[in-house]
Amino acid sequence: MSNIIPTRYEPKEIEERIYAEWEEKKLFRADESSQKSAYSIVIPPPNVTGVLHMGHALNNTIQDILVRWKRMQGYDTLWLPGTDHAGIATQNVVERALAKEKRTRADMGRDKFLERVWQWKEEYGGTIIHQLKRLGCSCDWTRTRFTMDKGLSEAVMEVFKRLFEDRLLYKGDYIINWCPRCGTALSDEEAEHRDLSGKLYYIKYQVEGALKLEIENKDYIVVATTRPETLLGDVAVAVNPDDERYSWLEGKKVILPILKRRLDVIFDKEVDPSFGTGALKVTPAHDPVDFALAVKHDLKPINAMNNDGTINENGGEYQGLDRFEAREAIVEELKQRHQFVKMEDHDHSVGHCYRCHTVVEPRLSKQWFVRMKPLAVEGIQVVNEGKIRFHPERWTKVYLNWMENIRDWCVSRQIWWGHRIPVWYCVDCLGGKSPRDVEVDGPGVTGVFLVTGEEKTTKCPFCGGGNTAQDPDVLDTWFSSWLWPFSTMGWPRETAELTKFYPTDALVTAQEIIFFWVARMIMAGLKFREDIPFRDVYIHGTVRDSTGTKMSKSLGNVIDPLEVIQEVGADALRYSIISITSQGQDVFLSKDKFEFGRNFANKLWNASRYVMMNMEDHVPGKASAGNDLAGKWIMSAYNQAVDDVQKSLVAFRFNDAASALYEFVWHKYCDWYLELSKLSEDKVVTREILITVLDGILRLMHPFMPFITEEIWQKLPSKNGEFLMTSGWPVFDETSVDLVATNSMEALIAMITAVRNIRSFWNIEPKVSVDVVFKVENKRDAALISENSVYVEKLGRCSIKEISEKAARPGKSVSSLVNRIKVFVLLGDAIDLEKEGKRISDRIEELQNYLITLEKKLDNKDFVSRAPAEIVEKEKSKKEKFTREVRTLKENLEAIK
RNA sequence: GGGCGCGUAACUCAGCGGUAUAGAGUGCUACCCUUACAAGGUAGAGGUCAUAGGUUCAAAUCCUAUCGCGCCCACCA
Repeated sequence: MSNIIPTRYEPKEIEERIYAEWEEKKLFRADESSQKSAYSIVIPPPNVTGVLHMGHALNNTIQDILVRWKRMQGYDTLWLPGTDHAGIATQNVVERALAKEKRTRADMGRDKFLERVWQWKEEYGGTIIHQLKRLGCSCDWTRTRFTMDKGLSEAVMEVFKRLFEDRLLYKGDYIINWCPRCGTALSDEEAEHRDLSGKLYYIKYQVEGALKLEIENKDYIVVATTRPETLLGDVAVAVNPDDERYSWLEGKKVILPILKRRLDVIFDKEVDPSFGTGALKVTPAHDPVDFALAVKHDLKPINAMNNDGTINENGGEYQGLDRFEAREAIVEELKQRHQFVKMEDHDHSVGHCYRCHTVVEPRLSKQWFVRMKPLAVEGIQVVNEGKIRFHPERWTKVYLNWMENIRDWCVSRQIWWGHRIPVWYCVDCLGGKSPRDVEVDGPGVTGVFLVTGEEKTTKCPFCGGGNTAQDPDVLDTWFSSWLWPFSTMGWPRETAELTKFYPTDALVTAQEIIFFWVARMIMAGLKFREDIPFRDVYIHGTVRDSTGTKMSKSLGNVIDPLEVIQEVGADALRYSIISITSQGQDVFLSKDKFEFGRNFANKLWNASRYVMMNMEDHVPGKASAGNDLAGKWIMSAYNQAVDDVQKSLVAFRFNDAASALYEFVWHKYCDWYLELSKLSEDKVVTREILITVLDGILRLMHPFMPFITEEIWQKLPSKNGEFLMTSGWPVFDETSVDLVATNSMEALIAMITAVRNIRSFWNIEPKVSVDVVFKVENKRDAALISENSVYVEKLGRCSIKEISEKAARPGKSVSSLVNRIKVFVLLGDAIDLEKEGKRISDRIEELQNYLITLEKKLDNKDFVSRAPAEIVEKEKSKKEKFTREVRTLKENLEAIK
């Protein structure tokens, strides 16, 4: 008993209902104890504060396609979902909420504040999960993870401990990127460099004791800087030793303007004589190059800034001013002192906080770092050996380049929301030194110890005292994300999940995240689990708006996927976005693009409706086309589609798979087979084929459009409570590929098209039937036409008057050549001889021009001897074909004269 | 300063392991509410594949250069 499919396709109702059914039947659940082969993917955990944007929609559609495809193939699939705690972003969100209540985290205290963040997480942190469900994602929600979960936190602690013990983790003074607004250090990756048009300021520094006449009548040196306010932290002036302009400064001191500090002049090859004046002010606490110089020349850095970007006590009267206000004020004072030379336009790239977009300040600070070079070695190796593959391949180079030049990773953050660094300090052992200032490199530093895992004692292991305090900082969010592929499966315990599902199979992500996440996961997997975390990395493009700008909420150019789903359905959204995304190319989106998927879903819906209407009380059996030409043809084409889709998916060519399906379903199955089926005489065979192919189409399309296919499939005859989602994936059946049937059917289609074409050209009204005559060259062609005359007559709206090898051209007719078959269409008085003459001569000219190039090609000895035989054959048969057509056209031209 | 990607029909894009008179969707034109579908059907118009060289029997496809556009990385103060 088949169910009736409603006339109208209502995606919203269907999608919500179907998803609930899947959930209820627990179809997403992966079974770690089953014997089936595993296929697993971990979700790139979205930020808990996030809402679903188009980038997520694309990313998760791709993953869902992979997972559904593999699940249908019989794999035990695990798609593990979750979110990350997004330390800075989440803290910012909650702080903003507090600000509305006129409160700050400082006056709440750490514990209360964290309580509040957890509260926020419970309330709003699930948004994106719900949205992913609405998209149709078949994740195993019972395994949803969060980077601050107990299990994952234990993994973080374990990793911290191992790195610490292996001396891959240290605390030291280095220049880091500091966000004055968030009040924390950032990693290099978290500082987004943007080109700004800034200024280059030229400033005079007096040379101590220099006589004016010494050289060029000068007693000063001019330095150039983009950040004049940093002069408050200057400790030297550096010039290149080979720069003769400055050799007179040997042994001299210069006087820092405003503060009047005495500065050394140092000579170092690092200084580029061609930049600015060739003299560099050295500010080790605020610039990485200067810091390196200071280390080399044994200079003590002077920090001139507070955490919030204001000038500190080292800045004299500028103390308390914001860095940019200080810049203005200092320039003003320099002008008054006649120490300001000039200001030039200067474009340079400036780091911005990736969370709040404030200009970051390079700043000397004591932070925790991970030594990356030792970890990168193996990460490079596995990619070079092809154990991990990037798709498209070009990203391999990007990855390797970053890995080969990797720098230490600053992992401490001066915020509260995150995994607190499990390092404790014994105030007594440190003898009054502030824990903040302690340098640590591995175990053994008196007064510094780790508290991880179960042991809860915070007594100092060195002196046994209890006057201890924990490091106030938390770890970078990525310090938990980089463990995601195994921490989510229970590591460090050897769980059944890990055994079965690790390494995972594919990682699907965006290019922006290669350094942040992909590379680090590879290193973490190899270091802690001693195995790669995944085998294939598929990098998809960035979703941009129609002007090519990256979609972002602050720009207001977002297309909200939920809105699109509301309007056209998740299936349509999925199909559209997959179709327009080719192999990692950026996607330029506009709303009208989604009509594509919507129309296709609608087409599928209606085609299915037609098929079901014809099933009546049909009991499905085994489809066999027997001698039915159309049946053999569509079965052959269907199997071709199975093959195409499979091959495309294997190659991560999702858009190719989508367009192969589109072409087959719409232009073969719907446009032709359904029309042919209406005329079929053997209803039993036809029904069988209709339903069999529809069943296959639904299976092939399920990963792309899960909802509509599931809905229709369940209404197919004999699907008693089964789910398409967990049924089988079509297998390419080579024996169904029938070239003879394909050629014959294509010839018939061409004949019908030819008749339609002529009708249209001569403005024959659709209602009027025309008479046609076929002149064939052999009995097989004659049989093909006569056996399928219904198709030709009905679809071409014509009546066949004659099929013969000797048919003569009827009077007042026009003709067309299809393969070797000549089709005459009798037009009677509709024909305009002059118009027809012109039509024919135009065509003759066109063909003759082409024939000339063809002949040239075939006359070319090199071509004939060097090109593959089949190509030459192809060209020859083309020549024959067109020569024949020209001959026919010429006869026609004669005939109408 | 390096690295990468893109310039194909009016628009948005496929095609780029060399061998179609270069494809799709949208838009456009004409006709059609033909009992699955007007979110549709039939037929059609529309392209010197950015430019210039080169390799080849053969180039949108490979190489080189140029011009546009976009992205990523980098300590030019």
